[in-house]
Amino acid sequence: MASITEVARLAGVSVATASRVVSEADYPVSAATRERVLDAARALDYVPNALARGLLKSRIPVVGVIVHDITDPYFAEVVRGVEDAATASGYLVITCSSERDAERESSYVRLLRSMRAAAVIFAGSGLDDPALNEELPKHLGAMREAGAAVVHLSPHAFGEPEISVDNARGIASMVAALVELGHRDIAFLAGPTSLYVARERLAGYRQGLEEAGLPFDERLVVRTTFDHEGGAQAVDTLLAGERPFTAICAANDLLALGALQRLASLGVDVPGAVSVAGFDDVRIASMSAPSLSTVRLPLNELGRRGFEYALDVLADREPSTVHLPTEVVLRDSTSPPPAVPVTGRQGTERTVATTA
Amino acid sequence: MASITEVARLAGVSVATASRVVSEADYPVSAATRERVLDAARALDYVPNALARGLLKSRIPVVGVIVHDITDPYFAEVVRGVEDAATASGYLVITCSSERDAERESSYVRLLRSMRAAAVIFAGSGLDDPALNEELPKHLGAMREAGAAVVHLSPHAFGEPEISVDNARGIASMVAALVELGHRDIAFLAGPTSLYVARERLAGYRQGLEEAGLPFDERLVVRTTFDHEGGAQAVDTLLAGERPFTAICAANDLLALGALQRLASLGVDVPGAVSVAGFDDVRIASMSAPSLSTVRLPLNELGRRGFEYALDVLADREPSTVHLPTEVVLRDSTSPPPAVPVTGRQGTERTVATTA
DNA sequence: CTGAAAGCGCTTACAG
DNA sequence: CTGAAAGCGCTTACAG
Repeated sequence: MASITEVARLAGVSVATASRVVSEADYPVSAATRERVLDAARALDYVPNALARGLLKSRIPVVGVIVHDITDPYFAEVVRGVEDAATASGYLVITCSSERDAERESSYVRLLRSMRAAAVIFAGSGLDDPALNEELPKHLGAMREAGAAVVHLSPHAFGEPEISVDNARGIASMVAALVELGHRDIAFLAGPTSLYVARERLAGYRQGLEEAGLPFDERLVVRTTFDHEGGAQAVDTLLAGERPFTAICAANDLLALGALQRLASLGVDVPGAVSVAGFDDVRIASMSAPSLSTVRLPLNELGRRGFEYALDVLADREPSTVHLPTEVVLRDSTSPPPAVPVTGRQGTERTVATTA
Repeated sequence: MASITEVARLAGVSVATASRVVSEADYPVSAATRERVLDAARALDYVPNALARGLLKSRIPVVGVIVHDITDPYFAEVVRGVEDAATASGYLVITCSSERDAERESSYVRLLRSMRAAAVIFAGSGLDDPALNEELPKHLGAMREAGAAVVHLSPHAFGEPEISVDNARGIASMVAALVELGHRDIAFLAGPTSLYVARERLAGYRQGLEEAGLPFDERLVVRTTFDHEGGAQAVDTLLAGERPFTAICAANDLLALGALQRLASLGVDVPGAVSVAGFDDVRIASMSAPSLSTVRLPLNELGRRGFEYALDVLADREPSTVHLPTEVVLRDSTSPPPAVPVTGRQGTERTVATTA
């Protein structure tokens, strides 16, 4: 590939001049000279070496996004938001899937650091034990010191996220909406409570119950993973228990969708016998049958704002932390409760099926 | 951030020696010296500058994956496969979402080129008019010449993809499976036929019909987008038409899922009144109610193999093109056809609802 | 086994 | 308006 030296030679100017033209520097160059350089660059199919430029500036226009799992639609949509904003500013996005492994997360950040990435954005929340990893804060500290931006889009161990969503308030609103429909026995699929974000949502559930004057019953809470399978298993757990319930509120949409499917295969009518609600409003939430009632998080905007925050840091502007609103979206998976609630033990799968 | 110069100074050795130790070069260094350098590196929290190294090697351990849309689960799973393989080899993955825009795709490739990325992997298929863009082949040519790898995972204008899946055969197998169940009137949701991959799948549909001795009827083919919404609209189109059908075969899962939902909301029983089949077997295909019959593509493996192919090119090994198998997966959305097929015009929505 | 020096491709004071 | 030169942080022949 042609270098600036070759462009300069072909144009008959110094590399300094050639550089000033091709890098669109704000520096006077005569029109005739400029033309000759541009012609030479075109003729040689010149594309500047981003590494050389980055070495000089000790920064490269790349932003890394750390996600838990890229196939989780939550993260896919956040990444999409980051990409939308980043592309518009000429930045490239590196997506790093940590698989919720602290070791892996840390080694990604190290790689990003070694590459002098301009920013690293953590899309997912942290695990509850930050002591797990001593390397990560070291890398982040070094990056910050070098002027790179570090942004968190979800709760973590080091204080408030720069761009946040009120998880607790969101869940509490959904609980309120279910209570409004007439539900009193609301089960909660909590997700992995080792994750900060899951804990906030669990807190929101308690808060919602409290605000409605309803008692908290540990038997109605099922700790799960954050995926579809976890939701299906939680339904089994709830049905095997003795505590009746008329609604299931899940800590994310994937759990709710899993619950929906298991309920359907058991012949339990949704929302006739049980109402189901999710959280996040990922794209597929509106694609299920029945479509899923959920709490909408502005995921795309979350990503977009995260990048804009990073841009502020990079430009030495004073960035302001942002708090994004949530919104309850009622679709077809929720309705008033039935006269007789789905029960547990004495009314196991068979009975339930009859109920439907 | 500390540079190799500082590490060398602290260790009391030359930068050459320091470099040999920290870069794990295969070069003799006395154990004592090595120890001192390592200690110094640790003390200074030294992380090598990937840009400087990349400038020297004129290559950086980054592989770019060009997708049509990162929130499409098809691409998310392919990217995941690339990441799995790349991470294991110390490469970072840059995901670039072209939004099916040739301009945007080209500018991403230019960026990757400017960054001296080691490889670019095209996950999606090309648009049918390659002349649309003259820049892209130029960039790819330059990258290839510089020793970078270029890999295609889907059909495009420039010959056979390096890693491929038999789209036509896959669809034909699904048609065969539906015929086997007793269907004779099989509609096809074709996707955007400006995409090579969609055309291959349409060809597979024709081929499947031919092999079963069934006539091709243009009225049963609906050209659509490649998303959920397109599937829902296609159902409307088919029901508004006069041609009866007992099964819908879709060119991808998202279309089939959209069809499923629209059918459910119209009260049409699936699979009782209409069978529905998808293509790809993305994760959510098994999550719908009823779960979706589909053709499984090894998406993760597709990505993984794509990266391995790139690695072969980079290591100057002779890479071999790979052809991945497809597999029909019958779940709950397909069954033998009803005695009386769902019809079109004279049996519009109302009639259909009664049928269910 | 160790080190001095050149050079990867660029940008930017500095001098004219 | 133009150019010569230094330097970003590394690796690697080359010499010892």
